[in-house]
Amino acid sequence: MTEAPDRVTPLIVQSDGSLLLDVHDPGYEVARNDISPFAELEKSPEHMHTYRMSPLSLWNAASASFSPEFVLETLIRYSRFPVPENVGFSVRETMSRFGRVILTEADEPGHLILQVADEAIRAEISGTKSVAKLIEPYGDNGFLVRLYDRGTIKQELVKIGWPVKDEAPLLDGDAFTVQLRGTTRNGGEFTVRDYQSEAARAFHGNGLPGSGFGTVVLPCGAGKTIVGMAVMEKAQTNTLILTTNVAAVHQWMDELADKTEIDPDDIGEYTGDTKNIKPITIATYQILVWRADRESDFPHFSLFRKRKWGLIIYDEVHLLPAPVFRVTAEIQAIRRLGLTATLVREDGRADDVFSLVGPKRYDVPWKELEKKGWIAEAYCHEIRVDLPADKKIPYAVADRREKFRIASENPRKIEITRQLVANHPEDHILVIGQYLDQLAEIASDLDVPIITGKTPNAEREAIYHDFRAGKTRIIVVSKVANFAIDLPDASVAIQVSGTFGSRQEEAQRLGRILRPKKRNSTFYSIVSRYTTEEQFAANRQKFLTEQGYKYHIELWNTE
DNA sequence: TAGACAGGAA
DNA sequence: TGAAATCCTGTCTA
Repeated sequence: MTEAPDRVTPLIVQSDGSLLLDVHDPGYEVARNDISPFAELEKSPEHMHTYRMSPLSLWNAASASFSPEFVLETLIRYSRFPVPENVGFSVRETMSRFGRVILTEADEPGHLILQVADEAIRAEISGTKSVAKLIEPYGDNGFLVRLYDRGTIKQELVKIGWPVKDEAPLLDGDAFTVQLRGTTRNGGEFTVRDYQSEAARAFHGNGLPGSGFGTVVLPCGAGKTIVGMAVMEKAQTNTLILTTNVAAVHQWMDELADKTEIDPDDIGEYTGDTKNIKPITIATYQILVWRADRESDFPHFSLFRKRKWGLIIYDEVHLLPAPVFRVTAEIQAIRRLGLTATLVREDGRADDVFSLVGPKRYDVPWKELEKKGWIAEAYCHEIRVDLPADKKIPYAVADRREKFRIASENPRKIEITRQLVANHPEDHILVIGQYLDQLAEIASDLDVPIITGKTPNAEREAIYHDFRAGKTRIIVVSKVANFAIDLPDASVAIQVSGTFGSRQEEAQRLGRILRPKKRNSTFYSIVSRYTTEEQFAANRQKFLTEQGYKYHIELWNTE
């Protein structure tokens, strides 16, 4: 068999639907970009990454109008070996399931029609208890569904492998004028980038049935807020924006005041501090899910009905709390936009995001963002270091949680931090860690300021100010780094201890630090060799790869 | 009436 | 698997 000499074959397609991608192959990056619309990353150790084509990832692709032929051609193009026959079959079979069950408008008031042309599928649906109780036979090829059950039926049907294409009409909220400015309020330049307006267009889909709800996936630092504003400009309606914390609420408010013509008086904050409901209202998830005790209901859910919202924006939709899904199921007639850097949820409720917020409408290949300089190019190094001799016995006899702590607080990490800092004499550096004792020790070793959750705001501000002004070049920060939106830019981050925690946590942390900027960023993570700490390193590697970062593992000897 | 602080939640 | 952070409400103080 002869092949064109420039053909790259970084991919191995296996019959179980997993895809192995060879990181060292010259075709790695293009292949990664091309498979990402329909496959999600599962594991990313140093040489060979595993992606998986799941039903959900294929349905997301199908709903974004990718055909099974496109998927298979992409696999064949990069595949080192012939693509197993059954993979072709199952990709076609899975993707063809999307669009076989359609929700449309009904003449009956208060109802919708579930159209199912295929008799076998109809039988399967009416034979499933959880679904059957929500529907009544209607006409020759459909069922009647109560408007109220619009969300629930979609959730239940996706569980049995029939993702619903929702073409029922959406309600218009009360009109409200939203207009983007060409400049920022203080005269700076501001334009919506190509991919941001494309994302907004993909979301609205020219107003055709089946559009006007869904999720936009963009990497950290790519300007998701602007996408939200571009969507608002097209929707021209009362908008409710939900975010993860108060700082994000304020950031949205500032951005809206800065980059749109909206009167700041029409922008309301709905948090523990302030409860204003305005045409544009921004709230936290936490206030929504607050309740006096486990038995009572959620008093702030009424926010959803306080106005005739025409658009709801779910910021960081991968963190949307479970109870909010419940309300979202009840308000399926409202336009809604999910914004996120990753659709993967640690609690496995990704299918609820698909059913209730909507499928993925848009994502951008990192390569393009990187090429155009919209996101920083970052180099990640994982440094593995042995435990010192006197810690090896205590480590061996410790129980699991003590083991993790001993590994995390490996004193050799201090020496390494000192060396890394010395290697970057020009950079602004953040040292990030998990344990306050360890951080305090490092801060005093380097003789630099430290910020923890207990640091009062005024003091934080002062430290930030010195850092921005260049008076301080290094700051040690605790987990506040995950939440502090106002954390200044740095070009080097050194992580001395991490959590068992989720990729999302990592996302917050890294995303805040590796913001787009002129020079490249470097991220170091120091891990104790041969310890349980290496396990969480695997999780982080997956995240880094998901975010399009390259990383490199090295062993350091400090003796 | 604003703030500081304690306590529960997830 | 655990530690540390946030957010929200309610209460107390000046």
